[in-house]
Amino acid sequence: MKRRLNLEDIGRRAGVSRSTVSRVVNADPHVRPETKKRVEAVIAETGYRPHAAARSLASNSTGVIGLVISSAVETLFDDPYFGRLILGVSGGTNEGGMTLALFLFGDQADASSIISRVVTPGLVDGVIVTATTRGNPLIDHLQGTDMPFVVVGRPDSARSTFCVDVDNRGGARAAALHLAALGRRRPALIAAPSNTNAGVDRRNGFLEGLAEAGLSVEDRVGEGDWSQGSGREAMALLLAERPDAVFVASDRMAVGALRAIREAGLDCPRDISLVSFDGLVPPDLTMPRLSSVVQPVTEVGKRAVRLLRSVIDGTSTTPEHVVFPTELAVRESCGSTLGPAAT
Amino acid sequence: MKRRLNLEDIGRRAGVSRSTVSRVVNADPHVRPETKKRVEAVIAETGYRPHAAARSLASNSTGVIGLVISSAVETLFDDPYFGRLILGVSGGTNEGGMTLALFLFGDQADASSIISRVVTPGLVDGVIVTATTRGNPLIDHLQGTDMPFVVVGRPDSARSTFCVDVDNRGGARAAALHLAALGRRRPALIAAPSNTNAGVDRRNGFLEGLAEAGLSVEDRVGEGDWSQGSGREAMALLLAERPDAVFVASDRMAVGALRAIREAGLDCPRDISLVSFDGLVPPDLTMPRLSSVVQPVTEVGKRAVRLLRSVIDGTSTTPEHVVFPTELAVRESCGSTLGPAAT
DNA sequence: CTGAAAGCGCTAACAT
DNA sequence: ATGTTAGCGCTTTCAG
Repeated sequence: MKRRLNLEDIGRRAGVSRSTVSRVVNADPHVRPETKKRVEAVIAETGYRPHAAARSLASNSTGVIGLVISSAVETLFDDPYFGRLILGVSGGTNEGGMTLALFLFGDQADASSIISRVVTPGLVDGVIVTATTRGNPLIDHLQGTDMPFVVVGRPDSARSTFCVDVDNRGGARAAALHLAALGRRRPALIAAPSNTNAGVDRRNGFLEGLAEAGLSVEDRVGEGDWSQGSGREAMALLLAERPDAVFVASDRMAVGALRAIREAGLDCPRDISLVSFDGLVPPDLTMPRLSSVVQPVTEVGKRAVRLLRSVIDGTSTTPEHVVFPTELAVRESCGSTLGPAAT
Repeated sequence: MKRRLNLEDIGRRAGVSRSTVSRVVNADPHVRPETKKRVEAVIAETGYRPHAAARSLASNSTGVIGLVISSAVETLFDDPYFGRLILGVSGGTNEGGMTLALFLFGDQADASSIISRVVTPGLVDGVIVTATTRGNPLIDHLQGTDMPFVVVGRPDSARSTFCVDVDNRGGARAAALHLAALGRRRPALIAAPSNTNAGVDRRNGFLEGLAEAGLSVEDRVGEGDWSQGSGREAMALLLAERPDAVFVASDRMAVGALRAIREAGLDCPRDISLVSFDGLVPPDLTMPRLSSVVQPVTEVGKRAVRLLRSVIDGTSTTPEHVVFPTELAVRESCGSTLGPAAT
């Protein structure tokens, strides 16, 4: 087992000191071009790569950022949201030459071990945490440490956190206005869990939009748990109220709602106009294609990485909230090919 | 900015040396119980956590394993496969108290930078590589290094690699036999890309099963690229051959095929009996529910981690191939509620 | 059972 | 522009 090459070895072979090699490795400009050439040649021919842990220890920076997702893990990827978020974050870390550590946890056993792992010094430079359900213990915990973090989604209390979110409220409001503009008069709502901020924001936004249009949901309100099955059940129940339109707070639940509508022998969009939220399922997945409020999840992920980096390097110091706009994509399920209602 | 606590500090407060603290942190049995108590108390009250990088450097082991997925990244999560794999691997690392580094790359720019990042010493203890397309350059590269790795899927040449795969061939064969047993006589095939080993294995298995049943696909063969759209197009084309059954090499493509069948005014399963491969989409996603050959992706991921750990610690030394069985789940799309045909 | 001491490979002052 | 030196915080012989 031959020993791994280190800076000293490279230096010896190139006839320079360890520091000089370090400088060329780190692209320090204070190296004479020819020296640099020589060192680079040795590095190339030996296939030398600096040792990440040693570097982290000495520089106090690991170049890895953590992404923490707490959710019912088994069903995590049934919803396209998290995959997209991971994609965005991965894109963000790649473009910064950083590496991504993914922490997924569901059950409590995982939770406590991951929480402590996440704050281990010398492991990650900072973390991105998803604010799925309200009262996320990890966020509280993080506030007490000096680990830089940004939250994706709206944290419970806006104070003292960096976060990037989408305009859930505005998007849901636009959905309401669109449905109203279509002439629907008995709108229903299948909300997302009210223990999530995205859930309450979307609900409030929808009700707000309805009110502006002089409409109301009355008893036509259901709530799902993000799953397709829950959307189906909620819709099946709602059918008794004979709604002529429904806003479903996620694509995934909307797929279930669509199924319930068809199983009841009704037609979407003719009998019920449907608008969902997310814009993440491929349109061709469903018949009819879903009209939905699309949120730029991948951008959110990328942006979260940038924000986190600025927090880490001290560029950003005062809590900053970035909010991405959402946009209604009108397809088939709402029964209109018109653009969204003017706001 | 107060300095971070280290072993020395804890030792001082507990009246022992740095080494002793290290021993209790690492659960070394050679510590007198009361000493241990005392040290643990100090650790608890100070909230001390060992520095990961320092530990990695000294012990030459990072406790992180890498998962490398090369694929058209944008569409990565459209297929449920990768999400499930990540879930499995994450479960595996969690249960070992390790952390997961995720390397996703699509374009070439990412590729070369990630390839070199992956083999950086002191970053990960080993990596799991997905063998998506044949001739994966990363695998070749890894062979030349001393970085432990295991591949998920069947590598091009079985020689000298550890891998975990599923019985693609056997599963596809079972699908063929089932379709034949149902009395279908004009089977068609929508294959997965022939530049992937899973693709060729499934194709061969299906043809093999057909042959055993005295059937053949003749010209009824299409090939998709794993995407739903490609499944739809392939099916649309195949319809001209009037097949009465079709085996689609992935769930995702099957959803597209279903759409094409419906758009042609035909009924599945009445006119065309369909069996797909994967078993990953929630049954209720489609109407009819997909009958498909299910592969235990999550288990595969978990197992890959265990296998990798054993190669890292030297327990496994001779190339080992673990193959998980696949199983036909009969639902609605094949038009039968019978069990799979006897083999 | 515990302590002392020697690194692990690198970065970052500081000198020259 | 380059070399010297002192750590970063931990593990790990080796003594005792």
